[in-house]
Amino acid sequence: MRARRFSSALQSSAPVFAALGDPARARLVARLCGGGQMSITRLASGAGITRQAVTKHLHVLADAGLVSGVRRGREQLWELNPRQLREARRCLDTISRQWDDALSRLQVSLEGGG
Amino acid sequence: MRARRFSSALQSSAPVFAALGDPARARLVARLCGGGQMSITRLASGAGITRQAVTKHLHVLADAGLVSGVRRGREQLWELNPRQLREARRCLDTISRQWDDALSRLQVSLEGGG
DNA sequence: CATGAATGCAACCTCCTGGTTGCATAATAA
DNA sequence: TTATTATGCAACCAGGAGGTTGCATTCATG
Repeated sequence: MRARRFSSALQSSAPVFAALGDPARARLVARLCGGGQMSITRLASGAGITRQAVTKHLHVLADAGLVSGVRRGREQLWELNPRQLREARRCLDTISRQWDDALSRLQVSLEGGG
Repeated sequence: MRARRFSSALQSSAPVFAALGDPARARLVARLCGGGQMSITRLASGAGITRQAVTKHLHVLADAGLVSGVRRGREQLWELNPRQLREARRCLDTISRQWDDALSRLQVSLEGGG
């Protein structure tokens, strides 16, 4: 079954999607989009949730490979890691293209055989 | 703050990401990638979960705009709806490109000013 | 009409997630 | 050293997500 291929691609990117699926985490990613590094306290300011909650979200994002943190002095700076982002994008691309191909094949088969 | 723009893009695609984040739903999407329509019972066969659980997942996917179902006789056929998929892909694309732009700007600023 | 198949709906359960508070620890500043 | 800042860690809690079972309903079929 060909679906297995796409299934495995989706499965591997599932943590990334799950990570981006939470609004609070999506907001964190958006704030990190500027290209700079930000400390936890700074990320928590104006987030509407406590610093500890932000820390948890950052760990989820890190587990998905979306962000990485570096310690500098007494603060930990977090930055975006776009590799997994691109991987997920490619995954969605593959799926929608596969859908298009299947539809056009279906079209051809209808025109030719029916 | 410029991050607002990307935040809203991410927020609007968040349901799509959340929907794809669950392995069971990702598997359903993968099975629907073939371009055809499938009934609930057929989707449930070999899924490892009950038909009712599959139904719930399909509703989540439908709420995210990823699938749509049509009634035919006594069975309901579900098919993929790639529009939201493309939207989400474009969203990830925007983010990673924004990241690249920010990094290159940072590079230029470092070369020019320091 | 009687039967079986495909689905919908509701109640229920368990577990994980997102969030909090409280306290401990490491690093800068005075 | 002492005070302050930034963070880590653990316990705890409410709510929702994912799953199940049971039953009702609708459609096809004889």
